[in-house]
Amino acid sequence: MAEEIKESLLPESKHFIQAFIEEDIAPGGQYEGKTVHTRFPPEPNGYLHIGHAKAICINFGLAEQYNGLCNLRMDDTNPSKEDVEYVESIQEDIRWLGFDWAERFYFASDYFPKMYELAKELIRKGLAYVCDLTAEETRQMRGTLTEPGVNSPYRKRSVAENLDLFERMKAGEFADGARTLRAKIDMSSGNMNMRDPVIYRILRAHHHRTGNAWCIYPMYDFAHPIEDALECITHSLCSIEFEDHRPLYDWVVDNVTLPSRPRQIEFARLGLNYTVMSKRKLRYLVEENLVDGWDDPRMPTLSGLRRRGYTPLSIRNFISRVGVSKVPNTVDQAFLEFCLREDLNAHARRVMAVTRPLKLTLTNYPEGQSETFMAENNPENPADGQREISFSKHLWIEEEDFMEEPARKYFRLFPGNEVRLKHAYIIKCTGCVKDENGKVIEVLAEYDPQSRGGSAADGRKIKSTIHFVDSATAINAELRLYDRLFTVEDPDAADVSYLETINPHSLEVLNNAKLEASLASAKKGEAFQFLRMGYFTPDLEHSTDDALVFNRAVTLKDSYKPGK
RNA sequence: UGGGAUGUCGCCAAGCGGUAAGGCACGGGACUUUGACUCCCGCAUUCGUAGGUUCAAAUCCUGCCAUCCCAGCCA
Repeated sequence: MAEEIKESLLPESKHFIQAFIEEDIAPGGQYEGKTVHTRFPPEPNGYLHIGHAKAICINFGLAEQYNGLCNLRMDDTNPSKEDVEYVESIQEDIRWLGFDWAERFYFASDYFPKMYELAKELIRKGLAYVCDLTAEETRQMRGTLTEPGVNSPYRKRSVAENLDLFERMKAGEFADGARTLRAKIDMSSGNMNMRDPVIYRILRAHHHRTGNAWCIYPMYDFAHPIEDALECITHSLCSIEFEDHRPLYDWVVDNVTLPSRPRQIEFARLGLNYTVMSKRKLRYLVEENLVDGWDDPRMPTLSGLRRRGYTPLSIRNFISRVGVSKVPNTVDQAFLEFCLREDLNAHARRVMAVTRPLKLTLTNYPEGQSETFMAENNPENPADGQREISFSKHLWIEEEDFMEEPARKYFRLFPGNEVRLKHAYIIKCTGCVKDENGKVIEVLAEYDPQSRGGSAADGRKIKSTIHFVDSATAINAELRLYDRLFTVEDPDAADVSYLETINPHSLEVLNNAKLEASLASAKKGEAFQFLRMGYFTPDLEHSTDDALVFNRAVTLKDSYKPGK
């Protein structure tokens, strides 16, 4: 994958995972002479979000960096929460981000038969037993954080009985929840995960791949190390909350016959301020129809970010720059936005647009006349060529580009002031027309015929340049302006119920009337520049023909601050 | 005296015994046919804290403090 953007700015020092990997593949290391093999193992129970991008970039990125491989694996061991819709969206989003798992696409469910056999191996070794305790009893006997647990009365069952019972669990002889298979470890361990964890439960639910073939399903702690080992994963990279599962991970790997011995390494999850990353809460928004869907532009999902105009490169760069550590972190939205602007600035083709149109009439420009100008598509890259812009007496400009009574340090249009229409002419404002309510509905100006192209014949400096669109050729489009969806200080501190109380304006389209917005030379896939302040990037592919979606907060960087 | 982890600028983050990189944000200036971009300049005498070892510590040792994770038949 080519890193188009300033590679030199990317972190040059190695993070701790890289150090571990290099140690492992170095002479004398655990994986000396082996290929680094990682995996990204999402559970298909929701859409991927920006937080997953970190895990994706780390796993695929590290494999790539060390000439290794990275598998994509659906960790589908809990049929009650999973669905094919999610396995498809996950693949789409990872591809969009720019990563390729080639043919290495796996499902944990493919290993169910093998896992079942390995569970029996554990039983035969006297390391697992069938427990008849109810969920409630199990919890009570597990003890607390400060008190040890109590051994299950079923802990001493014979191997033969355990084998028989486990086989009958699989055969469907018992009701859901009636029995579990537990690993026999240590009920007094300080690590709760080691207090005879349940490794198989009885659960009658339709599995999106295996259908009703199974009524017992392995638990994460048992399944995951096996999945990794069967795929010969060398480095199982996961987030920090699994740190105290590592002893159990190792226990499984050590006590069951497996082809390899993966090493689990944990890193801190990505936190973004003002952003809800909890899958449960995102699902709530979708299910309660508070958003259009998982790909609503206000969602922090990859598909939402995509619709909002985020580019894969910007997200990859963001993840790369944020770094990898074990420190709990909350990264500024502004940093993500910066990464987008950086990419857009370098690669986006510019197009002019106005979102709140105000009529501009050039009183000294002949009625019926028109002309065209050539404009560079991207000042950062001449190779992007030029486009033609049309021009006539009647134009649209942005409402905020005119002030009858200019604020201090306002350089744009006001009576008596000169401004440049980008790529076209210098104009001088001569007045405005108001409606019966006193609202400005039209701005009047005279153009300087000597300034074709935008430069004054006498070389005088023009303080400001504004965008415009020719009303004769403008394309009308509905613009949907979204604000950020989550703007509470600490969204995760609040319960999901707070979502109903947030400002309705941030949930609704800010400008719900059909804006008479105009776009010139709009083409699919192009990024748009918005006024002079930044860019907006409607993702036409993902919107209806007449709807352009963008996020003002993300794509605009205000530089004119009234009163400043 | 449960177990595990983490504490370096507002936010990320280098640093691994030799005297605090970088990015974002922010402030100031230059430039500019996007008040964008770009470019300069500024922005931690200090590394949670208290001691100790050392010629020398953010880096080693000890104690303390703070925060996070773990008591799903979720992942």
